[in-house]
Amino acid sequence: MPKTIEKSNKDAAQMPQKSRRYRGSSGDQRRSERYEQLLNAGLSVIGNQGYAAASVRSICGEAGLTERYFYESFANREALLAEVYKTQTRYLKSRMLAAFEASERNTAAFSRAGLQAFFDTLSQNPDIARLLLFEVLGVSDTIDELYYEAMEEFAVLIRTLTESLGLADISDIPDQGMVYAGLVGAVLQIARRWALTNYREPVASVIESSLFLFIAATNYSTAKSQ
Amino acid sequence: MPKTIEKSNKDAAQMPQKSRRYRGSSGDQRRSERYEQLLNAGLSVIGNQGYAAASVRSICGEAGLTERYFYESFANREALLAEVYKTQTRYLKSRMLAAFEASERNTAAFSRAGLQAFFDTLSQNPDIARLLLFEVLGVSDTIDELYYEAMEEFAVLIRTLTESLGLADISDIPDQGMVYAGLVGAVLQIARRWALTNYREPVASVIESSLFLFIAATNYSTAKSQ
DNA sequence: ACAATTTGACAATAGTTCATGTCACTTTAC
DNA sequence: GTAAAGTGACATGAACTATTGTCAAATTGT
Repeated sequence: MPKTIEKSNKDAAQMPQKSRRYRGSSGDQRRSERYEQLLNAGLSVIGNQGYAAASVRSICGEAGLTERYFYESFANREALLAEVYKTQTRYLKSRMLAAFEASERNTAAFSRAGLQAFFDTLSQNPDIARLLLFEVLGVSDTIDELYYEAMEEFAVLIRTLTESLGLADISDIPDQGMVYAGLVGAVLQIARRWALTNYREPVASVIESSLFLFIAATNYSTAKSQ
Repeated sequence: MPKTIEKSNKDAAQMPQKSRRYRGSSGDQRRSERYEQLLNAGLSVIGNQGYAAASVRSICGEAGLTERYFYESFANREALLAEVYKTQTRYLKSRMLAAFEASERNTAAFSRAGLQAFFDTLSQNPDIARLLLFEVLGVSDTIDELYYEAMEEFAVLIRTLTESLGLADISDIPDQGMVYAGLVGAVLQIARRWALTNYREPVASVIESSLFLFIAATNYSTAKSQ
């Protein structure tokens, strides 16, 4: 009997075929490398030409991969957008957390450090800025939900840090989550304005303007409650 | 000589052909009616299914018009979006201005009236909300610029009203336009959060949260400068 | 060396959209 | 009543896109 039939004796058709090493790396390694390449290419295309222009073909072209490999990693464009978005919000958050940890433990320095990390990340990576600030909105319900969750996470982050620093709780306001969401929105809008004017203003200026709103909101509530 | 040749004697081919009355209205009337229908249909489709789904065909279907008439009024989808956006920001602004004029002349009532008009308009017209808050971002450079200009107009509106009410100028902040842009962004973000949770929270709650940030920012600066 | 796996370039199909064109039918002017 | 203007349903063609498929070349295990 030929070998091929011996294989079929093992129900090879449905077996998870063990992958072969290729160009030095295993099948899993190669697959995850392609995944990374697609993620990077996705960020690049979306961040430079917009999500509308991010076709499967253009992304694969940017990644240097064949279109077939796209569907190995993602069900469709939207799934890629979702992953790219999650990756970049995670990255942004990690940079901000690192800045917090490296900062002096006083209120102004602390807030400033976080804002500095935020605005630095955006101005150093305009593609990330375009993705996070513009391209993600209005794509689909799924992506809207992702956006909503990310905003909430940032709002909660701000809130817990603020409160852990002994700043005021603003318990006289009916929905405190709304207020923190508003502060996040203020910073985002300042970032959008900054991006739309090609980052002309110095970073210190956008930081101070954002900081002003933060301090004003927290100080006002303490002043009132005292 | 037949009449047709007499007409060509007048260079009829390039002349602006005088339109005939049809179904009771003149050519100009009919054309501007179709323009209105397309604007309304555009808002409806974009506001209910998103700009991505707003094809020329679907808009004309919604308007009850043939696709040819689309190009009579607009060069392309994007031109329609631009006009719809301008129309709705104009409408929103007019409602807010009317609310300001009808309000009592004290600070809290004044601000509250404007915010009330803003949030009422959005919750009463979810299609407008979706257009203004989500669909307009990241479409193209032209539309981005429109968005940027609209935000600036609202920021300037807030600023002039605030200052005319004798509230603080915040001249110690390097870029005051940024701060007002941030306040607009805060309100917008609160509106987005509200829309994304299907307007569950009472309108009074979102108004109070927004108002808090306004008052905090203006009061803090006065407190500091005094 | 040789068969199986992996890869990349590209074809193929089916679907969509824009923008323009065709044509029969209605309404109007005279 | 007749010719022209206006209208609406639909056709057309070019361009794109997503997704699957083909096939030869490169690479590997044995």
